[in-house]
Amino acid sequence: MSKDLPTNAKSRRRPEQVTLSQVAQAAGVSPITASRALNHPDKVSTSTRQSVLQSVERLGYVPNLVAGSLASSRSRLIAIIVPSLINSVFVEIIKGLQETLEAQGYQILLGNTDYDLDREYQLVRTFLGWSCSALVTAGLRHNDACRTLLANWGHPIMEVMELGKGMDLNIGLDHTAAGRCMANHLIDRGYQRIVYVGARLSHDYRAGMRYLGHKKMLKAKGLEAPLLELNTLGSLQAGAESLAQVLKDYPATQAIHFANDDLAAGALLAAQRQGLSVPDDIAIAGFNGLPLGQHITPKLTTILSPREAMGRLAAQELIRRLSGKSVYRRQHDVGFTLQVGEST
Amino acid sequence: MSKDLPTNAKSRRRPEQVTLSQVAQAAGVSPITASRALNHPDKVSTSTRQSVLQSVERLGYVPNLVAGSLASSRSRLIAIIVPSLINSVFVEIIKGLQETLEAQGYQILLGNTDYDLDREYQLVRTFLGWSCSALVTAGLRHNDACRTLLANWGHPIMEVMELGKGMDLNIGLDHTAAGRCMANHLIDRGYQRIVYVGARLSHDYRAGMRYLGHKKMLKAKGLEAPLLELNTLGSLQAGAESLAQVLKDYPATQAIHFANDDLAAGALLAAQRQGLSVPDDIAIAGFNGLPLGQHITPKLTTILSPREAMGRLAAQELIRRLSGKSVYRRQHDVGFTLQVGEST
DNA sequence: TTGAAAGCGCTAACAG
DNA sequence: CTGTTAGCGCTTTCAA
Repeated sequence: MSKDLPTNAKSRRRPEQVTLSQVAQAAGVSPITASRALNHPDKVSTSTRQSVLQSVERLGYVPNLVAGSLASSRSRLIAIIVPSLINSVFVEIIKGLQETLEAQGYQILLGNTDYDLDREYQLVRTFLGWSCSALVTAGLRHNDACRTLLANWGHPIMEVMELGKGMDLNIGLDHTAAGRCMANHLIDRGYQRIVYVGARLSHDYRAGMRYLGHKKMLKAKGLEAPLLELNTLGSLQAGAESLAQVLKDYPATQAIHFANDDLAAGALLAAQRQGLSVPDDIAIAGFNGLPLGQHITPKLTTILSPREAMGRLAAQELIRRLSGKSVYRRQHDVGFTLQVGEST
Repeated sequence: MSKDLPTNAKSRRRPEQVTLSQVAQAAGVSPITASRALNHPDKVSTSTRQSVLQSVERLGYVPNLVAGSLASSRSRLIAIIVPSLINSVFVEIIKGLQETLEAQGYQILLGNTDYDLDREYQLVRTFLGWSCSALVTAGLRHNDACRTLLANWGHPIMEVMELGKGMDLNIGLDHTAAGRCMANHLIDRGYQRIVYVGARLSHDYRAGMRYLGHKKMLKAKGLEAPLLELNTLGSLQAGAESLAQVLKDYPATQAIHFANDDLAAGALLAAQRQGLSVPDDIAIAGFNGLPLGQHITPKLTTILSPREAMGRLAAQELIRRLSGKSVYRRQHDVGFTLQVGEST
């Protein structure tokens, strides 16, 4: 009886699972050689490699990545933590990441915090337990426990979405500047009574930062900067409802600066249904640059953010870091573009 | 020197990593008792449990899930494989799954096949290597290698989206019936010259199944069932462009049955821009029941599918199975609802 | 309720 | 280029 195929009573082996040792035995080599043939093909002779691969095929061997990760303390797992999957913005970032990472043989562990920093901490703990190769998280805000945990982690951490003092790598855009930019555009267009509408700004604090920029710009011009904060999540429906609210609370409003395109498009379509002319009766602006905004009439004025590109770039930087290259930038400003439509 | 803290030269331990043994030692118990205190709290005395938890806290212990999974061959990892992340339909299913699974302490390994069955096979192989507790995959089509691999896997497999002869568990709806239903509605409305427009039906074969139902219904009424297949993915833009194409290829068309709401909404908005009246000049119908359809004017006639609910139900059935309950149904028909708008 | 011993399947380290 | 040895950190099995 071979030592590779224990039969003693205490064995806990899954009976059906084909192991690397079996493959090695079938190929007439040692387990470590079989391991090399699969993971470092160049460190093994061609003939050895081929006979190992043949045995793999014949036996239907599926590598046990759990065992491999434990032994090597590397996992090719990348944790991605987002605050929401409803918001298409995060999905697009995931898409950009996923596309690039999967092509390089990394797998994605996905977590959703629902905008809860304690939940984020729990997810981070779990993901560290999986020996992830890197962690991607949306935003720069974390609780203390989370920061402590990550402080000495030793693997790349990528914080995406907004720009600032990150823990490690950081890719995003300046939301305050974006808010300022749109406010400036509205003022330029001649609007003076401008309301900002956002949804749950304590959660979606990046929308809050845009409001801050907006407010600063308006104050600088001697204008008031009223804010309507909705208690629901951003959606077409919420946008439609907010329009009525704004017109009730601030009847003289000339323009509404929405925190995102969903809200803005919802309001725009609602305005149309009510026979209001956009932008003559009310001007509407959004943020994100969703395709929808360019298909409705009038076209939505918005700020385009390169979300998928942000995900791709984040993935590229991570891969560069993970492959030991030291030539990388700690921070990337992906910028934004004011897209002037016909709604302002 | 304790045997739990080896100092010999061959040790491969990560110096900083706190292990369960260290926690156990600090708490004055054996490693296995510490393990039980964390994973089976009821199998340990209250005082032991508390002192272990205290040591965990004090030392900042983070369980190594890789080691735990190897030892127990259980991982609390659920693999989700979808063909696309652009299509919001899959994202909503992921959301439903994620919400339910994460609440039960499962983590999600996400894979994207890009509608490629060979890629799916690779992903499945990788995920099996992670000792996933279960696998969720979109659709019933897989290649032979994939089927072989999964045939004796021994863990729950959930195939979502369409209904049919699944490998294990199956949740979805009857797409052929949905296509028939919408065709029937259009005929009822008095339309006779109806074009079906889909995007890449060999990839999005569920849209192809809906076309089949559509065609059958039309043929049964003695009507032709012309098909326009687009080479791009479904999007507002593609929908807008397809409208012109249909009007060119089939000038007498009275109604267009689109494979999904993105295409339909794109066409509807394009029609408006061109001054075409919907449904008088051209009727438009979609599939999915996206919110957008209910916010444009005229409201889009569509078929509502319960996508998030499908994800949630799938997760619930999986959890039921994983917790050893035998009371579960192999197949769930989540149905669909014809939502008659003003666009037909 | 607790512990001792023995692995889970793989790879790092070192030697040849 | 290949093999030997010894773990990775945890949980199973069995015994007390």
